[in-house]
Amino acid sequence: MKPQTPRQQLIYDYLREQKTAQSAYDILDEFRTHGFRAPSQVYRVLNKLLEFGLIHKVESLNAYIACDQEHDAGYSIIAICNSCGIVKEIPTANFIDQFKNFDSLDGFTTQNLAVEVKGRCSICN
Amino acid sequence: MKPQTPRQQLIYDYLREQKTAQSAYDILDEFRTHGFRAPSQVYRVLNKLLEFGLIHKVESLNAYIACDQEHDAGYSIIAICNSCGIVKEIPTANFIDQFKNFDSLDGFTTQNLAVEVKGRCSICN
DNA sequence: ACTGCTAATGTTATATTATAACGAAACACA
DNA sequence: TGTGTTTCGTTATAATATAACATTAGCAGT
Repeated sequence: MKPQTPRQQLIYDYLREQKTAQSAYDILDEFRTHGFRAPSQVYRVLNKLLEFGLIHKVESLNAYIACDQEHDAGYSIIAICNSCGIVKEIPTANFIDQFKNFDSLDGFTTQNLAVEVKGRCSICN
Repeated sequence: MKPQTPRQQLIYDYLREQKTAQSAYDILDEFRTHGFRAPSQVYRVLNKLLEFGLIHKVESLNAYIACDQEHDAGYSIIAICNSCGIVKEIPTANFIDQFKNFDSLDGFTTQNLAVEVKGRCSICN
């Protein structure tokens, strides 16, 4: 699914350019000059993009990044550098499949998986 | 590390009894009768318990659970039932080791790992 | 016991993130 | 054109979290 409106395109393109995750209010400030005046306008767009699987929410940062990888909406593995803040999505289609069959889940049916790794990126190391 | 003060003990014991994750404000309401009057009092205790590795923050719920398992602070794999809200920690010491050596991490040094799985638990299934 | 230090606690205020509610505008189409 | 539906703008407010600073408690050294 692609962005469906100019505003979705605008925010999606913006997130794709960023190296770090952006909060809804960061985005609001960035686009005040483009007719965004209230948080709900931003959240509406973000929620659509999340639904389409075009972006991810980084839960531990309350911030958003563009999705890098091909996979189902709602599945993500994200590495966050504690030093420079860079956020990178990790390509792991097979990891997810593996996880779904994980023994210890013990009858639990996975609908959604978020893995957030924090540490130091290869540059900051 | 064990709880170090009566209040840490109080909140830790409380979280251990719960089947679902509790927000800081849930805890505040629960313990208003025990001298907790402001959010910062709760957050101070929660942050200590997090530091000790006695509890986890469920990032996708902004809520907290007692830690079930033996492992380093800051590592958790948590399954959340979308239907009944039950939260369960999954025992996976070896999973974490495995993850640290994960190829695709590509030079990234893991300091902290949070896996949050959502779906349906074995009872709700 | 008194002094001075440190750590823990209380309190107020405020920052940050997110949603509710509702009317107006835009659009789809019979 | 009239009618229903969805989107959008706007205001208000809820929910989560931290800052800042005063106060108190505990304790080491004298």
